[in-house]
Amino acid sequence: MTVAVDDDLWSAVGDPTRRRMLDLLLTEGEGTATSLSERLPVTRQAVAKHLAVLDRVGLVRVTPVGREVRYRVDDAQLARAVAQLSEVGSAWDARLRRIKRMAEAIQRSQER
Amino acid sequence: MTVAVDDDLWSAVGDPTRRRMLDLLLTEGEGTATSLSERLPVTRQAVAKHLAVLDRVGLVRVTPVGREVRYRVDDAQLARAVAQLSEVGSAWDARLRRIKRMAEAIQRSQER
DNA sequence: TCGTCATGCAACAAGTGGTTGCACAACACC
DNA sequence: GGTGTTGTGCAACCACTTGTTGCATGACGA
Repeated sequence: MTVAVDDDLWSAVGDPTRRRMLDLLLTEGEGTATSLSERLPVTRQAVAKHLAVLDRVGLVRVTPVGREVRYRVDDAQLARAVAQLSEVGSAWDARLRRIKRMAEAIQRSQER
Repeated sequence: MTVAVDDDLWSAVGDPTRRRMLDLLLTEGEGTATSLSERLPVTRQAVAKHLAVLDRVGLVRVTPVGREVRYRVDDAQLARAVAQLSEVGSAWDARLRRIKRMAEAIQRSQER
């Protein structure tokens, strides 16, 4: 009954800095390590390492253009990640609901 | 437009071992570091550290009973975590949809 | 050609997730 | 009550991740 989750994909979006990077890439279309680091509180090198992680799990795609290296979000892979988030979320949600129903049933049976 | 997320809460459920621990605690009602470690591929001490993390962010509640220390999931806090997952998920989902719509619009305008 | 700018690589510090070993407190049983 | 067993807690240690700084290199523009 445990949800099957791709741990690499999940932990890739688990890092707050990487989530903000994905947000930036989504809203601006594309970006480089340098351009992203300008609007994040970390250095270009840290951003570059995060981009390598995102690249490894396929969440971004790389395009070298002259001397810069541009990154774009891979829609399909991010959609997979979103699907996993909602899968785990709804699994927990279902269990919480069941627990709540049981608690209410117990309460009702005690009220009589 | 960026989703406000409690990074501590998110990173607490970001760890695969902690997610499995939450699953176990939800299905079995409660557990101790020892009982959880028996059905996980890590040592009791590792489980104890994870329980400390979950306790710090309020995802579990602690009850000392004799010489053992029992943990239960805090429903309200897990519900908050679930809400955050679905919030981020749907924010990304919305952006992906908008990008898809724009791409389709461009395609249509080029077809004419 | 020469300066500038984006990237890549290496070394380092701090935090996290894991281990083992040991000490200690509580329970069970004689 | 004493003794063995069992659950926790603490400390040291290792590997990996996330961040830093410093430097080398390669491409672009004047």
